[in-house]
Amino acid sequence: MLNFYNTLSGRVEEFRPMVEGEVRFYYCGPTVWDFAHIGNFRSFICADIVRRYLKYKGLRVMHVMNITDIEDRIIALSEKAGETIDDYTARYIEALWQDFDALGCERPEVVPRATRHIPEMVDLIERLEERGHAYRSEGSIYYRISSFPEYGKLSKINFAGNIAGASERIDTDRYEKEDARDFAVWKAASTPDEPAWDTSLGHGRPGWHIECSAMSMKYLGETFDIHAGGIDLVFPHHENEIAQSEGATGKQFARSWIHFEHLKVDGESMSKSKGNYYTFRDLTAQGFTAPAVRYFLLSVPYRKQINFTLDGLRAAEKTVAGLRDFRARLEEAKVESGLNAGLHETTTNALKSFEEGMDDDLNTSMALAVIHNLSREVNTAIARRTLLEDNKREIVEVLSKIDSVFNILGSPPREMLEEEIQQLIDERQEARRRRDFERADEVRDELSDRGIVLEDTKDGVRWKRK
RNA sequence: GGCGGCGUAGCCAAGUGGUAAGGCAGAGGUCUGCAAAACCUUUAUUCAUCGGUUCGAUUCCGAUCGCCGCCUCCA
Repeated sequence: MLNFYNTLSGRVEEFRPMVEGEVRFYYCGPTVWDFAHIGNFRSFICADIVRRYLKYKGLRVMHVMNITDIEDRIIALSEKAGETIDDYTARYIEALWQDFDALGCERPEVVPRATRHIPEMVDLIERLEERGHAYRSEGSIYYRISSFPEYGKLSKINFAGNIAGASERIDTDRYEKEDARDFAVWKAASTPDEPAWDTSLGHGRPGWHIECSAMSMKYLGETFDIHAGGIDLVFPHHENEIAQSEGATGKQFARSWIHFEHLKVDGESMSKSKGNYYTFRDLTAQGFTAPAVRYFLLSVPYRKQINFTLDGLRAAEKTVAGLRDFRARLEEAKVESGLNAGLHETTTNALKSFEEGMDDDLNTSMALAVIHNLSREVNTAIARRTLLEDNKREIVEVLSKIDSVFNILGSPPREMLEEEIQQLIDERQEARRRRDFERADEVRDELSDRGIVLEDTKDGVRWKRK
Protein backbone atom coordinates (compact mmCIF):
# COMPACT_ATOMS: atom_id res chain seq x y z
CA MET A 1 0.00 0.00 0.00
CA LEU A 2 1.13 3.51 -0.76
CA ASN A 3 1.55 5.87 2.13
CA PHE A 4 2.47 9.48 1.96
CA TYR A 5 2.48 12.58 4.06
CA ASN A 6 -0.69 14.59 3.75
CA THR A 7 -0.12 18.23 4.59
CA LEU A 8 -3.77 18.56 5.55
CA SER A 9 -3.72 15.87 8.22
CA GLY A 10 -0.11 16.48 9.10
CA ARG A 11 0.87 12.81 9.03
CA VAL A 12 1.80 9.96 6.79
CA GLU A 13 -1.31 8.05 5.81
CA GLU A 14 -2.42 5.38 3.42
CA PHE A 15 -3.55 6.62 0.07
CA ARG A 16 -6.88 5.38 -1.22
CA PRO A 17 -8.35 6.98 -4.31
CA MET A 18 -11.92 8.23 -4.25
CA VAL A 19 -12.87 6.14 -7.24
CA GLU A 20 -11.47 2.61 -7.30
CA GLY A 21 -8.54 2.37 -9.69
CA GLU A 22 -8.46 6.01 -10.67
CA VAL A 23 -6.58 8.97 -9.28
CA ARG A 24 -7.45 12.59 -9.81
CA PHE A 25 -4.30 14.56 -9.40
CA TYR A 26 -3.79 18.29 -9.63
CA TYR A 27 -0.36 19.82 -9.72
CA CYS A 28 0.03 23.55 -9.30
CA GLY A 29 2.21 24.38 -12.23
CA PRO A 30 4.52 27.25 -12.91
CA THR A 31 4.04 30.83 -13.86
CA VAL A 32 5.37 31.05 -17.32
CA TRP A 33 8.03 33.67 -16.79
CA ASP A 34 9.83 31.82 -14.05
CA PHE A 35 9.63 28.15 -14.80
CA ALA A 36 13.06 27.46 -16.21
CA HIS A 37 15.18 27.21 -13.08
CA ILE A 38 16.08 23.90 -11.55
CA GLY A 39 14.03 24.61 -8.44
CA ASN A 40 10.91 24.33 -10.54
CA PHE A 41 12.24 21.26 -12.27
CA ARG A 42 12.74 19.55 -8.96
CA SER A 43 9.05 20.15 -8.40
CA PHE A 44 8.08 18.89 -11.87
CA ILE A 45 10.13 15.78 -11.38
CA CYS A 46 8.62 15.13 -7.95
CA ALA A 47 5.16 15.44 -9.47
CA ASP A 48 6.25 13.13 -12.26
CA ILE A 49 7.43 10.56 -9.72
CA VAL A 50 4.06 10.73 -7.96
CA ARG A 51 2.30 10.27 -11.26
CA ARG A 52 4.51 7.45 -12.42
CA TYR A 53 4.38 5.57 -9.16
CA LEU A 54 0.60 5.76 -9.08
CA LYS A 55 0.63 4.27 -12.57
CA TYR A 56 3.14 1.67 -11.44
CA LYS A 57 0.55 0.70 -8.84
CA GLY A 58 -1.89 0.04 -11.65
CA LEU A 59 -3.95 3.17 -11.13
CA ARG A 60 -5.22 5.30 -13.94
CA VAL A 61 -4.08 8.86 -13.39
CA MET A 62 -5.99 11.92 -14.45
CA HIS A 63 -3.29 14.52 -14.05
CA VAL A 64 -3.95 18.21 -14.45
CA MET A 65 -1.17 20.80 -14.39
CA ASN A 66 -2.11 24.41 -14.74
CA ILE A 67 -0.10 27.13 -16.37
CA THR A 68 -0.41 30.49 -14.73
CA ASP A 69 -0.38 33.03 -17.48
CA ILE A 70 -2.14 35.85 -15.69
CA GLU A 71 -0.10 37.45 -12.99
CA ASP A 72 1.03 40.96 -12.18
CA ARG A 73 4.55 40.35 -13.30
CA ILE A 74 3.57 38.77 -16.60
CA ILE A 75 1.25 41.64 -17.27
CA ALA A 76 3.97 44.16 -16.51
CA LEU A 77 6.54 42.35 -18.62
CA SER A 78 4.28 41.82 -21.58
CA GLU A 79 3.24 45.46 -21.49
CA LYS A 80 6.86 46.48 -21.39
CA ALA A 81 7.56 44.26 -24.40
CA GLY A 82 4.56 45.73 -26.18
CA GLU A 83 3.08 42.26 -26.63
CA THR A 84 -0.16 40.58 -25.75
CA ILE A 85 -0.07 38.12 -22.89
CA ASP A 86 -0.44 35.28 -25.36
CA ASP A 87 2.46 36.38 -27.53
CA TYR A 88 4.64 37.08 -24.56
CA THR A 89 4.00 33.77 -22.86
CA ALA A 90 4.05 31.60 -25.99
CA ARG A 91 7.80 31.25 -26.23
CA TYR A 92 8.13 30.48 -22.54
CA ILE A 93 5.53 27.79 -22.79
CA GLU A 94 7.24 26.26 -25.78
CA ALA A 95 10.55 26.22 -23.93
CA LEU A 96 8.83 24.71 -20.93
CA TRP A 97 7.73 21.69 -22.90
CA GLN A 98 11.13 21.20 -24.43
CA ASP A 99 12.75 21.05 -21.02
CA PHE A 100 9.90 19.03 -19.58
CA ASP A 101 10.30 16.37 -22.26
CA ALA A 102 14.08 16.39 -22.05
CA LEU A 103 13.91 15.75 -18.33
CA GLY A 104 11.75 12.72 -18.93
CA CYS A 105 8.59 14.07 -17.33
CA GLU A 106 5.38 12.67 -18.73
CA ARG A 107 3.05 15.34 -19.93
CA PRO A 108 -0.09 15.65 -17.85
CA GLU A 109 -3.44 14.73 -19.35
CA VAL A 110 -4.75 18.27 -19.15
CA VAL A 111 -2.79 21.52 -19.04
CA PRO A 112 -5.27 24.32 -18.56
CA ARG A 113 -4.25 27.94 -18.81
CA ALA A 114 -5.69 30.71 -16.71
CA THR A 115 -6.34 32.96 -19.69
CA ARG A 116 -8.55 30.27 -21.20
CA HIS A 117 -10.75 29.88 -18.13
CA ILE A 118 -12.00 33.33 -17.29
CA PRO A 119 -15.70 32.32 -17.50
CA GLU A 120 -15.17 29.45 -15.06
CA MET A 121 -13.51 31.79 -12.61
CA VAL A 122 -16.26 34.34 -12.98
CA ASP A 123 -18.86 31.67 -12.24
CA LEU A 124 -16.99 30.58 -9.18
CA ILE A 125 -16.69 34.13 -7.90
CA GLU A 126 -20.42 34.63 -8.38
CA ARG A 127 -21.10 31.50 -6.36
CA LEU A 128 -18.89 32.87 -3.61
CA GLU A 129 -20.78 36.14 -3.61
CA GLU A 130 -24.11 34.35 -3.43
CA ARG A 131 -22.96 32.43 -0.40
CA GLY A 132 -21.60 35.50 1.33
CA HIS A 133 -17.97 34.56 1.00
CA ALA A 134 -17.03 37.47 -1.22
CA TYR A 135 -17.69 41.20 -1.26
CA ARG A 136 -17.05 44.04 -3.62
CA SER A 137 -14.89 47.02 -2.90
CA GLU A 138 -13.94 49.68 -5.40
CA GLY A 139 -14.54 47.43 -8.38
CA SER A 140 -12.50 44.56 -6.97
CA ILE A 141 -13.88 41.54 -5.19
CA TYR A 142 -12.41 40.09 -2.03
CA TYR A 143 -12.78 36.83 -0.21
CA ARG A 144 -14.24 37.30 3.25
CA ILE A 145 -12.07 35.11 5.42
CA SER A 146 -14.24 35.62 8.47
CA SER A 147 -16.95 33.68 6.61
CA PHE A 148 -14.82 30.55 6.45
CA PRO A 149 -13.95 29.44 9.99
CA GLU A 150 -11.72 26.63 8.80
CA TYR A 151 -9.35 29.06 7.17
CA GLY A 152 -5.82 28.10 8.15
CA LYS A 153 -6.42 24.37 8.41
CA LEU A 154 -3.84 23.50 5.77
CA SER A 155 -1.02 25.84 6.73
CA LYS A 156 -1.86 25.69 10.45
CA ILE A 157 -1.19 29.35 10.71
CA ASN A 158 -2.42 30.82 13.92
CA PHE A 159 -3.95 34.10 12.95
CA ALA A 160 -4.82 34.96 16.49
CA GLY A 161 -1.11 34.86 17.30
CA ASN A 162 1.18 37.78 17.44
CA ILE A 163 2.59 38.72 14.07
CA ALA A 164 3.99 42.04 15.14
CA GLY A 165 7.18 41.67 13.16
CA ALA A 166 5.30 40.76 10.06
CA SER A 167 2.50 43.27 10.38
CA GLU A 168 4.96 46.13 10.14
CA ARG A 169 5.31 45.22 6.52
CA ILE A 170 1.60 45.17 5.81
CA ASP A 171 0.48 48.50 4.57
CA THR A 172 -3.16 48.16 5.51
CA ASP A 173 -4.09 51.51 4.05
CA ARG A 174 -3.41 50.19 0.60
CA TYR A 175 -6.40 47.90 0.69
CA GLU A 176 -10.07 48.63 0.91
CA LYS A 177 -10.69 45.39 2.70
CA GLU A 178 -12.82 44.43 5.66
CA ASP A 179 -9.95 42.46 7.10
CA ALA A 180 -6.26 42.59 6.28
CA ARG A 181 -6.27 38.84 5.67
CA ASP A 182 -8.92 39.04 2.94
CA PHE A 183 -7.53 38.44 -0.52
CA ALA A 184 -8.60 39.49 -3.99
CA VAL A 185 -10.53 37.08 -6.16
CA TRP A 186 -11.13 39.73 -8.79
CA LYS A 187 -9.00 42.79 -9.42
CA ALA A 188 -10.45 45.83 -11.16
CA ALA A 189 -8.25 47.14 -13.93
CA SER A 190 -6.33 50.08 -12.55
CA THR A 191 -5.15 51.54 -15.83
CA PRO A 192 -7.17 51.74 -19.06
CA ASP A 193 -4.79 49.73 -21.20
CA GLU A 194 -3.65 46.97 -18.88
CA PRO A 195 -4.77 43.50 -19.94
CA ALA A 196 -8.26 42.94 -18.63
CA TRP A 197 -11.46 41.10 -19.42
CA ASP A 198 -14.96 42.45 -19.63
CA THR A 199 -17.17 40.18 -17.62
CA SER A 200 -20.30 40.33 -15.54
CA LEU A 201 -17.99 41.19 -12.67
CA GLY A 202 -16.70 44.25 -14.45
CA HIS A 203 -13.54 45.16 -16.30
CA GLY A 204 -10.60 43.45 -14.67
CA ARG A 205 -8.77 40.23 -14.15
CA PRO A 206 -8.94 37.33 -11.76
CA GLY A 207 -6.88 37.12 -8.61
CA TRP A 208 -4.19 34.52 -8.66
CA HIS A 209 -5.74 31.95 -6.36
CA ILE A 210 -9.08 31.63 -8.09
CA GLU A 211 -7.63 30.04 -11.22
CA CYS A 212 -6.58 26.85 -9.47
CA SER A 213 -9.90 26.47 -7.71
CA ALA A 214 -11.82 26.94 -10.93
CA MET A 215 -9.64 24.83 -13.20
CA SER A 216 -9.05 21.95 -10.83
CA MET A 217 -12.76 21.56 -10.13
CA LYS A 218 -13.61 21.86 -13.79
CA TYR A 219 -11.42 18.94 -14.80
CA LEU A 220 -11.35 16.83 -11.66
CA GLY A 221 -14.63 17.50 -9.92
CA GLU A 222 -15.48 19.43 -6.78
CA THR A 223 -13.69 16.85 -4.67
CA PHE A 224 -10.59 15.11 -5.95
CA ASP A 225 -7.74 12.96 -4.65
CA ILE A 226 -4.43 14.77 -4.64
CA HIS A 227 -3.39 18.37 -4.89
CA ALA A 228 0.33 18.94 -5.17
CA GLY A 229 2.74 21.80 -5.54
CA GLY A 230 5.82 23.48 -4.16
CA ILE A 231 5.94 23.95 -0.41
CA ASP A 232 5.91 27.71 -0.87
CA LEU A 233 2.36 27.42 -2.13
CA VAL A 234 0.94 26.11 1.15
CA PHE A 235 0.30 29.63 2.30
CA PRO A 236 -1.42 31.58 1.02
CA HIS A 237 -2.15 29.97 -2.34
CA HIS A 238 -3.43 26.56 -1.31
CA GLU A 239 -5.03 27.82 1.85
CA ASN A 240 -6.97 30.28 -0.30
CA GLU A 241 -7.91 27.62 -2.82
CA ILE A 242 -9.49 25.63 -0.02
CA ALA A 243 -11.39 28.66 1.19
CA GLN A 244 -12.65 29.41 -2.33
CA SER A 245 -13.56 25.90 -3.36
CA GLU A 246 -15.04 24.68 -0.12
CA GLY A 247 -16.73 28.03 0.38
CA ALA A 248 -18.42 27.71 -3.00
CA THR A 249 -19.32 24.01 -2.89
CA GLY A 250 -19.65 23.21 0.77
CA LYS A 251 -17.73 20.01 0.00
CA GLN A 252 -14.22 18.89 0.73
CA PHE A 253 -11.84 20.14 -1.95
CA ALA A 254 -8.66 18.03 -2.25
CA ARG A 255 -8.48 14.99 -0.01
CA SER A 256 -4.68 14.88 0.14
CA TRP A 257 -2.07 17.55 -0.27
CA ILE A 258 1.51 16.86 -1.24
CA HIS A 259 4.12 19.58 -1.05
CA PHE A 260 7.58 19.41 -2.55
CA GLU A 261 10.47 20.98 -0.68
CA HIS A 262 12.68 23.52 -2.31
CA LEU A 263 16.27 23.16 -3.19
CA LYS A 264 19.24 25.11 -2.05
CA VAL A 265 22.22 25.88 -4.21
CA ASP A 266 25.61 25.56 -2.57
CA GLY A 267 23.87 25.63 0.77
CA GLU A 268 21.96 28.81 0.15
CA SER A 269 18.61 29.67 -1.26
CA MET A 270 18.79 30.11 -5.00
CA SER A 271 18.35 33.61 -6.31
CA LYS A 272 19.45 35.62 -9.24
CA SER A 273 21.05 38.24 -7.03
CA LYS A 274 23.25 35.68 -5.32
CA GLY A 275 24.50 34.49 -8.67
CA ASN A 276 23.63 30.90 -7.89
CA TYR A 277 20.65 30.69 -10.18
CA TYR A 278 20.73 27.78 -12.61
CA THR A 279 18.42 26.81 -15.39
CA PHE A 280 18.30 23.39 -16.96
CA ARG A 281 19.64 24.95 -20.13
CA ASP A 282 22.66 26.39 -18.34
CA LEU A 283 23.51 22.91 -17.22
CA THR A 284 23.10 21.18 -20.56
CA ALA A 285 25.18 23.95 -22.11
CA GLN A 286 27.91 22.94 -19.68
CA GLY A 287 27.70 19.39 -20.92
CA PHE A 288 25.55 17.87 -18.21
CA THR A 289 22.99 15.37 -19.39
CA ALA A 290 19.27 15.37 -18.70
CA PRO A 291 19.20 11.93 -17.04
CA ALA A 292 21.89 13.06 -14.60
CA VAL A 293 19.94 16.18 -13.73
CA ARG A 294 16.85 14.08 -13.26
CA TYR A 295 18.71 11.56 -11.14
CA PHE A 296 20.16 14.29 -9.00
CA LEU A 297 16.85 16.02 -8.44
CA LEU A 298 15.04 12.85 -7.48
CA SER A 299 17.82 11.34 -5.42
CA VAL A 300 16.61 13.01 -2.24
CA PRO A 301 13.07 12.39 -0.98
CA TYR A 302 10.65 15.11 -1.96
CA ARG A 303 10.09 16.35 1.58
CA LYS A 304 13.73 17.16 2.13
CA GLN A 305 15.55 20.19 0.89
CA ILE A 306 18.09 19.09 -1.64
CA ASN A 307 21.37 20.92 -1.87
CA PHE A 308 22.26 21.46 -5.48
CA THR A 309 25.94 21.70 -6.34
CA LEU A 310 27.85 21.21 -9.55
CA ASP A 311 30.04 18.67 -7.77
CA GLY A 312 26.93 16.76 -6.82
CA LEU A 313 25.73 16.88 -10.38
CA ARG A 314 29.08 15.59 -11.61
CA ALA A 315 28.77 12.68 -9.21
CA ALA A 316 25.24 12.05 -10.47
CA GLU A 317 26.55 12.04 -14.00
CA LYS A 318 28.96 9.23 -13.18
CA THR A 319 26.36 7.32 -11.25
CA VAL A 320 23.88 7.42 -14.09
CA ALA A 321 26.55 6.44 -16.60
CA GLY A 322 27.39 3.48 -14.37
CA LEU A 323 23.77 2.38 -14.21
CA ARG A 324 23.36 2.68 -17.95
CA ASP A 325 26.53 0.67 -18.46
CA PHE A 326 25.15 -1.93 -16.14
CA ARG A 327 21.97 -2.21 -18.11
CA ALA A 328 23.83 -2.51 -21.40
CA ARG A 329 26.19 -5.11 -19.96
CA LEU A 330 23.26 -7.10 -18.70
CA GLU A 331 21.50 -7.04 -22.04
CA GLU A 332 24.63 -8.07 -23.88
CA ALA A 333 25.66 -10.78 -21.45
CA LYS A 334 25.90 -14.20 -23.02
CA VAL A 335 24.15 -16.62 -20.73
CA GLU A 336 23.34 -20.28 -20.55
CA SER A 337 19.82 -21.50 -20.03
CA GLY A 338 18.48 -22.14 -16.58
CA LEU A 339 17.69 -20.26 -13.39
CA ASN A 340 20.07 -19.45 -10.59
CA ALA A 341 17.89 -19.72 -7.48
CA GLY A 342 19.99 -17.37 -5.38
CA LEU A 343 19.90 -14.66 -7.98
CA HIS A 344 16.21 -15.18 -8.45
CA GLU A 345 15.68 -14.44 -4.79
CA THR A 346 17.93 -11.39 -4.99
CA THR A 347 15.88 -10.09 -7.89
CA THR A 348 12.56 -10.69 -6.18
CA ASN A 349 13.77 -8.98 -3.03
CA ALA A 350 15.06 -6.04 -5.00
CA LEU A 351 11.66 -5.33 -6.48
CA LYS A 352 10.07 -5.75 -3.08
CA SER A 353 12.51 -3.32 -1.48
CA PHE A 354 11.94 -0.84 -4.25
CA GLU A 355 8.23 -0.89 -3.53
CA GLU A 356 8.75 -0.69 0.21
CA GLY A 357 10.88 2.39 -0.26
CA MET A 358 8.41 4.06 -2.57
CA ASP A 359 5.42 3.05 -0.47
CA ASP A 360 7.07 4.74 2.48
CA ASP A 361 6.23 8.30 1.54
CA LEU A 362 7.96 7.99 -1.84
CA ASN A 363 11.41 7.50 -0.40
CA THR A 364 13.37 7.71 -3.62
CA SER A 365 16.71 7.52 -1.81
CA MET A 366 15.83 4.13 -0.45
CA ALA A 367 14.37 2.97 -3.74
CA LEU A 368 17.45 4.06 -5.68
CA ALA A 369 19.76 2.18 -3.34
CA VAL A 370 17.94 -0.95 -4.51
CA ILE A 371 19.15 -0.49 -8.08
CA HIS A 372 22.71 0.02 -6.94
CA ASN A 373 22.68 -3.09 -4.82
CA LEU A 374 21.09 -5.11 -7.57
CA SER A 375 23.61 -3.77 -10.04
CA ARG A 376 26.50 -4.89 -7.87
CA GLU A 377 25.12 -8.37 -7.36
CA VAL A 378 24.27 -8.88 -11.00
CA ASN A 379 27.64 -7.56 -12.14
CA THR A 380 29.26 -10.09 -9.88
CA ALA A 381 27.12 -12.81 -11.36
CA ILE A 382 28.02 -11.77 -14.88
CA ALA A 383 31.71 -11.75 -13.98
CA ARG A 384 31.43 -15.19 -12.39
CA ARG A 385 29.26 -16.54 -15.19
CA THR A 386 26.51 -17.47 -12.77
CA LEU A 387 23.90 -15.34 -14.51
CA LEU A 388 21.52 -17.66 -16.34
CA GLU A 389 18.97 -17.01 -19.04
CA ASP A 390 15.89 -16.93 -16.84
CA ASN A 391 17.60 -14.65 -14.35
CA LYS A 392 18.63 -12.31 -17.09
CA ARG A 393 15.10 -12.07 -18.40
CA GLU A 394 13.60 -11.30 -15.01
CA ILE A 395 16.31 -8.81 -14.08
CA VAL A 396 15.79 -6.93 -17.32
CA GLU A 397 12.11 -6.87 -16.52
CA VAL A 398 12.61 -5.66 -12.96
CA LEU A 399 14.92 -2.93 -14.15
CA SER A 400 12.43 -1.66 -16.64
CA LYS A 401 9.67 -1.76 -14.03
CA ILE A 402 11.75 0.32 -11.67
CA ASP A 403 12.77 2.62 -14.47
CA SER A 404 9.15 3.17 -15.42
CA VAL A 405 9.15 5.32 -12.29
CA PHE A 406 12.64 6.81 -12.25
CA ASN A 407 13.11 7.07 -15.99
CA ILE A 408 16.87 7.47 -15.84
CA LEU A 409 18.09 4.42 -17.72
CA GLY A 410 16.39 5.41 -20.94
CA SER A 411 15.93 3.01 -23.76
CA PRO A 412 18.68 0.43 -23.99
CA PRO A 413 21.53 1.66 -26.18
CA ARG A 414 20.99 -0.78 -28.99
CA GLU A 415 22.33 1.48 -31.68
CA MET A 416 23.62 -0.19 -34.80
CA LEU A 417 27.35 -0.43 -34.87
CA GLU A 418 28.31 2.21 -37.30
CA GLU A 419 30.39 0.69 -40.02
CA GLU A 420 33.25 3.07 -39.62
CA ILE A 421 33.52 2.50 -35.90
CA GLN A 422 33.37 -1.22 -36.38
CA GLN A 423 36.07 -1.04 -39.01
CA LEU A 424 38.40 0.77 -36.64
CA ILE A 425 37.64 -1.69 -33.89
CA ASP A 426 38.46 -4.54 -36.24
CA GLU A 427 41.66 -2.84 -37.25
CA ARG A 428 42.65 -2.45 -33.62
CA GLN A 429 41.87 -6.09 -32.91
CA GLU A 430 44.06 -7.08 -35.84
CA ALA A 431 46.87 -4.89 -34.52
CA ARG A 432 46.50 -6.46 -31.08
CA ARG A 433 46.79 -9.89 -32.59
CA ARG A 434 50.04 -8.79 -34.20
CA ARG A 435 50.99 -7.43 -30.76
CA ASP A 436 51.35 -4.05 -32.46
CA PHE A 437 50.13 -2.22 -29.37
CA GLU A 438 51.33 1.11 -30.60
CA ARG A 439 48.92 0.97 -33.50
CA ALA A 440 46.18 -0.48 -31.28
CA ASP A 441 46.45 2.41 -28.86
CA GLU A 442 46.53 4.84 -31.73
CA VAL A 443 43.22 3.54 -32.97
CA ARG A 444 41.74 3.58 -29.48
CA ASP A 445 42.85 7.19 -29.02
CA GLU A 446 41.38 8.12 -32.35
CA LEU A 447 38.06 6.61 -31.40
CA SER A 448 38.27 8.28 -28.01
CA ASP A 449 38.79 11.64 -29.67
CA ARG A 450 35.63 11.01 -31.61
CA GLY A 451 33.69 10.24 -28.48
CA ILE A 452 33.82 6.45 -28.57
CA VAL A 453 35.07 4.53 -25.55
CA LEU A 454 36.16 0.94 -25.87
CA GLU A 455 36.00 -1.82 -23.34
CA ASP A 456 37.77 -5.10 -23.89
CA THR A 457 35.70 -7.89 -22.43
CA LYS A 458 35.83 -11.64 -22.52
CA ASP A 459 33.06 -11.60 -25.07
CA GLY A 460 34.79 -9.14 -27.36
CA VAL A 461 35.03 -5.41 -27.62
CA ARG A 462 32.22 -3.21 -26.35
CA TRP A 463 31.97 0.40 -27.33
CA LYS A 464 29.87 3.27 -26.17
CA ARG A 465 29.53 6.93 -26.71
CA LYS A 466 31.00 9.19 -24.05
C1' G B 1 8.44 39.12 17.02
C1' G B 2 5.50 34.32 15.54
C1' C B 3 5.64 29.44 13.09
C1' G B 4 8.09 25.33 10.61
C1' G B 5 12.33 22.45 8.61
C1' C B 6 17.39 21.02 8.67
C1' G B 7 22.67 20.05 10.85
C1' U B 8 25.06 12.18 9.67
C1' A B 9 32.19 10.24 6.90
C1' G B 10 36.60 14.20 2.13
C1' C B 11 31.73 15.58 -0.62
C1' C B 12 26.27 14.40 -1.49
C1' A B 13 22.88 11.76 1.40
C1' A B 14 19.09 7.59 3.63
C1' G B 15 17.58 5.94 8.15
C1' U B 16 16.19 4.09 13.04
C1' G B 17 14.78 3.73 20.65
C1' G B 18 19.09 -1.56 20.25
C1' U B 19 23.91 -0.26 17.98
C1' A B 20 25.01 3.69 10.96
C1' A B 21 21.52 2.47 3.31
C1' G B 22 23.31 4.24 -1.23
C1' G B 23 26.26 7.48 -4.58
C1' C B 24 30.87 10.29 -5.70
C1' A B 25 35.95 10.62 -4.33
C1' G B 26 40.32 7.81 -1.89
C1' A B 27 43.44 3.20 -0.70
C1' G B 28 44.88 -2.01 -1.66
C1' G B 29 43.92 -6.30 -4.75
C1' U B 30 41.86 -9.49 -9.14
C1' C B 31 41.45 -9.11 -14.43
C1' U B 32 44.19 -6.65 -18.72
C1' G B 33 49.82 -5.93 -23.45
C1' C B 34 48.51 -1.22 -21.16
C1' A B 35 43.93 0.87 -20.28
C1' A B 36 38.75 1.03 -19.55
C1' A B 37 34.83 -1.35 -17.27
C1' A B 38 33.64 -4.78 -13.62
C1' C B 39 34.49 -7.49 -9.20
C1' C B 40 36.75 -8.24 -4.13
C1' U B 41 38.60 -5.74 0.32
C1' U B 42 38.83 -1.15 2.74
C1' U B 43 37.26 4.24 4.39
C1' A B 44 31.96 7.38 10.58
C1' U B 45 33.16 3.24 17.85
C1' U B 46 30.00 7.68 15.42
C1' C B 47 25.29 10.93 13.63
C1' A B 48 26.29 20.14 15.32
C1' U B 49 27.19 21.19 20.90
C1' C B 50 25.65 20.57 26.00
C1' G B 51 22.32 18.48 29.35
C1' G B 52 17.92 15.11 30.51
C1' U B 53 14.59 10.57 30.02
C1' U B 54 15.87 5.24 29.22
C1' C B 55 18.73 -1.08 30.53
C1' G B 56 20.18 1.42 25.98
C1' A B 57 19.58 7.63 21.87
C1' U B 58 22.14 9.47 16.25
C1' U B 59 16.83 8.41 16.77
C1' C B 60 12.55 11.07 22.40
C1' C B 61 12.72 15.86 25.61
C1' G B 62 15.14 20.69 26.84
C1' A B 63 18.82 24.37 25.93
C1' U B 64 22.68 26.46 22.76
C1' C B 65 25.03 27.44 18.04
C1' G B 66 24.60 27.38 12.62
C1' C B 67 21.78 27.12 8.02
C1' C B 68 16.95 27.29 5.21
C1' G B 69 11.83 28.61 4.56
C1' C B 70 6.95 30.86 5.66
C1' C B 71 4.34 34.77 8.29
C1' U B 72 3.51 40.53 2.49
C1' C B 73 2.27 41.63 -3.30
C1' C B 74 3.47 37.53 -6.32
C1' A B 75 4.79 32.36 -8.47
